[in-house]
Amino acid sequence: MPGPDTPTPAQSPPGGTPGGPGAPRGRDIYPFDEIEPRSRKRWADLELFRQDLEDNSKKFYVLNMFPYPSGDLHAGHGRNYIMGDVVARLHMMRGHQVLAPMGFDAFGLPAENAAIQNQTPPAEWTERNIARMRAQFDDWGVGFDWDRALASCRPDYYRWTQWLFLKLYEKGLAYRGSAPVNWCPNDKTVLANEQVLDGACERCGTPVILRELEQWFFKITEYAQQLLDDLALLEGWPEKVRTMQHNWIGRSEGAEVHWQVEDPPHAGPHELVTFTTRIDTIYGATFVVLPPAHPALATLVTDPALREQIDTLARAQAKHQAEHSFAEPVKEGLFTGRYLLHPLTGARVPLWVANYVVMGYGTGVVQCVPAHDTRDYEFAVKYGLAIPQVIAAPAMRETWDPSRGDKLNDGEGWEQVAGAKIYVGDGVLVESDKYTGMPSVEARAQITAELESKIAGRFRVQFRLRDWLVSRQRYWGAPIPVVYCNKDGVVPVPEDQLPVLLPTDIEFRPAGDSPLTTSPTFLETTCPRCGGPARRETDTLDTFVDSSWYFLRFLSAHDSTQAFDSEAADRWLPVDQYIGGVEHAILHLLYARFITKVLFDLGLVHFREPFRHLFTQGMITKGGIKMSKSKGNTIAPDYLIKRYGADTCRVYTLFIGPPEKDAEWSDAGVEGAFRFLNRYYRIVEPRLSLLPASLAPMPALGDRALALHRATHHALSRATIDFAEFKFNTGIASMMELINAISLDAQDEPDSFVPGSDRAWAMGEALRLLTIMLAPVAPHVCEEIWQRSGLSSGAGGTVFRMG
RNA sequence: GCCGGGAUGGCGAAACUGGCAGACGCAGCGGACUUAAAAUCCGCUGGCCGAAAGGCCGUGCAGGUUCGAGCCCUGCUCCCGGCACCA
Repeated sequence: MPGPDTPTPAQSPPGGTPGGPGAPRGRDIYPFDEIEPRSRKRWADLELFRQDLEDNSKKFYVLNMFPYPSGDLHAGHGRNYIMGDVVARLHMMRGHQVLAPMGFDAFGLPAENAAIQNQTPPAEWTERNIARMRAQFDDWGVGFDWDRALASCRPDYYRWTQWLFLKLYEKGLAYRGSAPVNWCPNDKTVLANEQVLDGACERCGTPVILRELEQWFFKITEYAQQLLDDLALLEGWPEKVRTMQHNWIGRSEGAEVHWQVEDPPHAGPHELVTFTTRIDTIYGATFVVLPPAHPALATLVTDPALREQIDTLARAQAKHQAEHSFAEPVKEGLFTGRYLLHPLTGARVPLWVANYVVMGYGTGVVQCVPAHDTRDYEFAVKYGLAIPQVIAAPAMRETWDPSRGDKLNDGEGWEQVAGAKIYVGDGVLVESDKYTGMPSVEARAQITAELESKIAGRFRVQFRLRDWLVSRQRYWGAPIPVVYCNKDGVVPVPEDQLPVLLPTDIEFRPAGDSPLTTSPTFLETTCPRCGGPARRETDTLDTFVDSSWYFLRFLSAHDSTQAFDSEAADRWLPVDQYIGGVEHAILHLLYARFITKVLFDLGLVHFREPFRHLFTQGMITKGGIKMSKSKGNTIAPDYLIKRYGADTCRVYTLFIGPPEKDAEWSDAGVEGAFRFLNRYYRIVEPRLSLLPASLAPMPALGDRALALHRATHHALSRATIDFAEFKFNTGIASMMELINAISLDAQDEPDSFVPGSDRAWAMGEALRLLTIMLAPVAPHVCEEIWQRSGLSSGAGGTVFRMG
């Protein structure tokens, strides 16, 4: 039993300063370099993170978004994984069956670029990085069930990604279509709209150009309504992410309107269909516009000179959209020479081509009401088109409301445009035949009904969401399992012939077509249907397809007979806690939700949403910008761990600020965390025997002992609540408060801590409970204390399974 | 432009959602220990006035509600994120 309190010098380990040459100089610091390997070995021996999936009665599936194996983890990554590890360990301590797997999102461009640069096969480069990153996770003390590790680039994984493609194809959810696509001239690849940031390639920053290609799409739009509706089920998601998805899906209600073409061309369309959310303004529609690239123009416009002008406009619009410059382009248009007939008034309405209409939303044809739409107004003014008012704004509020200051609230629904003020809000209809005097809301319903009865229109729901373009003209991805046969056309590769393996006889060049087209062994094949000669699809799948289902594969990581076991999936999913960066708030999460719903409809899973709770952590910045390899502002964990130990890195990373907010890295802050752990160790280490002693029944407590007892339980309850709510920063703060209280108490004279005394009991309790609450954050040192104090005799022999 | 979030000491931030503003940490200052320094331990640390006791002011700005407002309401300013000619 250690002497109660002779001022004990901090324990310097025998044999010199820990931490090696980089360690802080001349300090008495706790021997983390001896403790940490010891604790890690213990957990490895105990297989602390192994999960055999047998008992799901108290299952807890915690998942970190799997990383791209770029080569090195840095301190910025740590936030995600350390948080996940804390959550996993917390639930273990509560007696839950924790499933904490990890994998690698291993297809993608960097491996291919590295291959071009170093002439190393992408697989080799990738596997090397995976090995290195796995070791780094270990160094952080971040535990996973590595037995279930997967990498999306391995055939035993992408075989099932290909299987997933076939399932979608069978259901008619994967289709081939021609589309103008974003083309990055640098990476020589097609980019999804989502991968274009401000007109430039997300990855390399090169301005993208448009190109027409045959592409594979997933019909996510078929699930738009479900994806929107089920956001309501996601109570465990940040409001911000739900809002972003809501806006991305972008539902609006309106009407489509059929306009007869006056004197239609023989081969051309006899009517054009517009979509509008403001059918109440239809009496003010004085022209209709088409984008210059609209296919109907081919037959509607026959004059070669005009056609040429339209094509020029189309090219300019395409260029502008591709470059996506911030300035809105000047509105430009051309009269097609044709007229449409207004479905309600029969009036002749001119048909124009305009560069402010986008293909791909609604019908691509827009009826224009210049009096009540800023864009139409601008266009009408420029080209001298009529601007009749058909909506009367509600009377301005003229009451002088003192609580609103001295301003009149007259701005609602009014917009400033081209030097004029126009009303774009709802109001009362004027100059609208029998609807005159009717409020907008009612008029919308009635006019839609009339159009429906005349078969000249109908109610329509429109989404902003577009189908998911999954083709990539790259090598390092899952080959799309399809062949093209001269006789049978598009033929899916039968399931029992999967995987379609990536060939290795590939030449990696910085430019040119998809590398797969350069491999004759790959390209030439036989048709699975007729046995005749056929050609393989050379496109590979978007890596977002790989990551749209990986959370299922962890359950069946070694199963070579199926993608995942449905029964196990139903028992262990949804993921209870998903953790990752907010940059995936839209795409990855939307795609994973979509695929889950498809699998639900296929009867392969019986839950509708894959992730019950989601936490999106802020990034760690250095010098105000995101820590990243390319910016050269990373903090290497290896260095920090060597100097301060993994526990200090963990405490600091969690204490740095509210986890959902960005935080600036500070070396001084790391020192603070280190000081805290040193303090803990310095106080607890000489008093180890007090910890088990405090398991004895509570004696009558004097004032001092009672105060410490209360402080202990105050801290425990705060830390428990805060950790459950992901408020790790304040949870750690409460532990720091407790160590301050303990420290003051511990300075008292030796007599105060005679064994069996109330002070000794309270001190033992404080140190024991602090060790428990600190354990998920600083697991190594707490495990050490737990072992050395003899508390480990319980069920699991570790602080994380206290029995 | 539309949608969402935010603004609190020298700095990162707390404030259990209407009840002592600034917990905890960093930085700084003072003291103990030391030949000295480092480390450690103790104390101080929003601003102004005051020797002190104490007083006054203070949560982006202007108002309001309330016994009481960082928190609720109205109107602004600025910052961050998402979407963006979506009809």
